[in-house]
Amino acid sequence: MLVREEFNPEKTFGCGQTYHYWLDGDLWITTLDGHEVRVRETPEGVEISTDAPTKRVREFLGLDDPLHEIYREITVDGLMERVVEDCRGLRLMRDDFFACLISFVLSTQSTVERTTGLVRRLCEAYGEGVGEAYTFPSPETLAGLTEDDLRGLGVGYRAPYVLETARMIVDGAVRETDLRRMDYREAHEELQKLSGVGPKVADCVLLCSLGHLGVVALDTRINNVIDAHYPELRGDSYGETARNFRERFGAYTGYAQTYLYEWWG
DNA sequence: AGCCAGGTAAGTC
DNA sequence: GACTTACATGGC
Repeated sequence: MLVREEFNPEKTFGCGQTYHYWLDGDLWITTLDGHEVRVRETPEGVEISTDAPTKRVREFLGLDDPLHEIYREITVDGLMERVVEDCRGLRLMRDDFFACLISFVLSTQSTVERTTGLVRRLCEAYGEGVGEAYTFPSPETLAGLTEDDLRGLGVGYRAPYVLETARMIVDGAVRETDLRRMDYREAHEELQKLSGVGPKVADCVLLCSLGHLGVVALDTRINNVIDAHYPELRGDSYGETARNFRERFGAYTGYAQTYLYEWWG
């Protein structure tokens, strides 16, 4: 049993880092390696029930991240004090690589709410039922679909990107195992070989699945935060602004970014 | 009706 | 490289 200040499931699942979950009142349900994972918040605290190995679950939910040290590092000013207070207990997950990758390809020019619904329909249509949840469809399954299958779910113009990226993963054109041993710069480039993956989506995958906690993903909302509160960090390009942002917030820039994103919304 | 939403790809200079 | 435009869909 965890207290909310140590692990806040509403913020952790709802902040736009994962799209693969079902919410039923105070119960969040997802899957991990084919096991159902149930997270319930009660007045006494947060309960996690699953058959998945404890170690994997802790990694998945970011429960071993040193939250107090992270708060010391990212609280660089008065604004961040308020932001941390607002989001206390939000942890960065290590989401499934393929689920994370496809989810963020689907998230472009959309909203967190719409993307969550889209991923949910995708899982219910092409994943496997596990308890009350569904697994994210496998690369092989997605690669075997047609554009019309995907457009029928509301994927829109991203349909060919999803198919092409799924096929590249099946073919091994880009491999998760390779990405995991690359440094940030190399992995960021490698990910952009995939269809529908530019600098922002690549950063989201590095941050939300591959455990690069020092990364910032510059989307419209973070750019709004920068313009409103950190204009001195604005550079001439995506890469330059991201570097400035990382220099300001340090090794746990990803936490600062996610907290600012959640706070601003 | 028009604009915006966790951007990217393809075309142009 | 920097700049422009098209791209589905849904909510406001």
